[in-house]
Amino acid sequence: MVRGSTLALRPLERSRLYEDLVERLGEYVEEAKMVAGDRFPPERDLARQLGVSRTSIRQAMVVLQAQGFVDIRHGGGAFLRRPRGFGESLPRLMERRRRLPEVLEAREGLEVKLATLAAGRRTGQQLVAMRAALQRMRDDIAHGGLGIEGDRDFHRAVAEAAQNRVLVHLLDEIADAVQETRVESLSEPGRPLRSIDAHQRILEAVQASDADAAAKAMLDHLRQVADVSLLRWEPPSAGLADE
Amino acid sequence: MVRGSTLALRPLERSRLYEDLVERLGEYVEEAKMVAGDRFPPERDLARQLGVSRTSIRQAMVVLQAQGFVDIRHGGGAFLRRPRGFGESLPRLMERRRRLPEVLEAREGLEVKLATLAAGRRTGQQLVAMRAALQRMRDDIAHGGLGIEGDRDFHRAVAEAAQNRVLVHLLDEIADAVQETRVESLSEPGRPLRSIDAHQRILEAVQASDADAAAKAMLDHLRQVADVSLLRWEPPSAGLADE
DNA sequence: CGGCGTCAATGGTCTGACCACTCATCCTCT
DNA sequence: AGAGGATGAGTGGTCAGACCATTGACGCCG
Repeated sequence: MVRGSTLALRPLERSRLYEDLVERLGEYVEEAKMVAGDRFPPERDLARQLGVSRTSIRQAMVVLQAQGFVDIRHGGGAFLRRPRGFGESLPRLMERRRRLPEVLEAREGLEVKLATLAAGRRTGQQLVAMRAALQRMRDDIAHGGLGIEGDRDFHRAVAEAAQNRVLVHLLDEIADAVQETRVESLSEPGRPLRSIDAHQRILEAVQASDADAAAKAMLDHLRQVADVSLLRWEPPSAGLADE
Repeated sequence: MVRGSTLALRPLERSRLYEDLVERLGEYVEEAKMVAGDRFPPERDLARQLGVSRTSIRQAMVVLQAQGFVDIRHGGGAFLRRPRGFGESLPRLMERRRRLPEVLEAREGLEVKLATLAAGRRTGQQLVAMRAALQRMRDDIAHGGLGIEGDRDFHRAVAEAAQNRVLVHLLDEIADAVQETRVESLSEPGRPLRSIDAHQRILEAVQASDADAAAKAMLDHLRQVADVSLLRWEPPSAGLADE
């Protein structure tokens, strides 16, 4: 049940070939000093030089295309779109726990805005969803649980109420890391009760269509969450070497 | 040179097969009422039933894996991770211009936070970068340009100064749409000059390490940008049917 | 009954082929 | 000579089939 306890004995994931190739292509971009608009060598050449099949090259390229880093034109070639952060997918970026403080900050940026918008746009139905999530949290905690699901649903409901799919999408992208912080925070003694109050204040502000109050309530809540997890994981020295 | 002027005669891009397959798989997830954790049919079955090669199925799966929607285990199968927004990549979500108001709101959430953080963390070198970008903007405008590159570089410099790669990554994901709003805004008569002032205020606040002032300056600036583009593109009726 | 080997199922990669599209080149007709 | 079209090499898109690597359940054997 306890998952991360034996950190050294975790199942050691073998990387897929196309992931390595994405990395290699990133190195190539740097070495060749490619800039936006430059063309990559043909797939056949890359395959030969890297000693892999064209199939694998194509998988890597397709992923890079989906991530918006390259632009592939049938019959034309593959072109670089964004040299910055080439091949650095967000899940990959966040797989190290020391990124969690950054995740908390990103969450503040996104969710405070979402709360502000929600206060101005929420429908009655969305208020019902928020109340239901909060109640679910209360029930779970009353029965000795941590209220994790209710907490997640509540924030989800606020996001829905903001009626901005771009923001929701961005929040979804860091959802996994956010979930980690959620669990960590609610595992703190006495924290679930206080969390209920914080959510209650957010709900009231959104219900009252008070955008500023909603933003403040959300910010206070997230600071409370960060208070624990942040200080535990990150020595406050920022800006050091990264890779 | 003028790119988007003949909207009807744009080069009509044929969709790639794997993109269609991603969509089909999304439909399958709904029809089969799959929930997180459910397993997909084997690649060979999917290929046969959809009448395509396994290669193409794999490309679709690899993309979905990179986007975090599925979890593929060698020898085990492919499992659903997030049913919500399945296969809905951000570029695809934003390719319709009516999403631009949402992009502006997302930009506010991200960049206001970035400005706040930048005020607290910026190094001398990053201040230099901000000043250089602003100067580049001034020079370009003095010579009759719109200062687009300088504007972009300035916001980039602020983001760098915030020293939060997660936030920067999220901002990068909407970079293309942001660029559209930038061009549109700076094309407004008299706007470049006012934009310089707005950037100047942001720079001063960040330089003074005044987080609140930086946030306010950035928000004012973005509101100014939105003032034009927002009202032009979006009839203010939100929450209507989408697809 | 429990541990362990076996093997079918399933994803991972490779090969070679052919199709579709692009673009520069050259040829033809005016 | 110039405009237009035909041609062909280059390059991405897809396919079929094969084989390897890993998983997980089943059943054998102690």
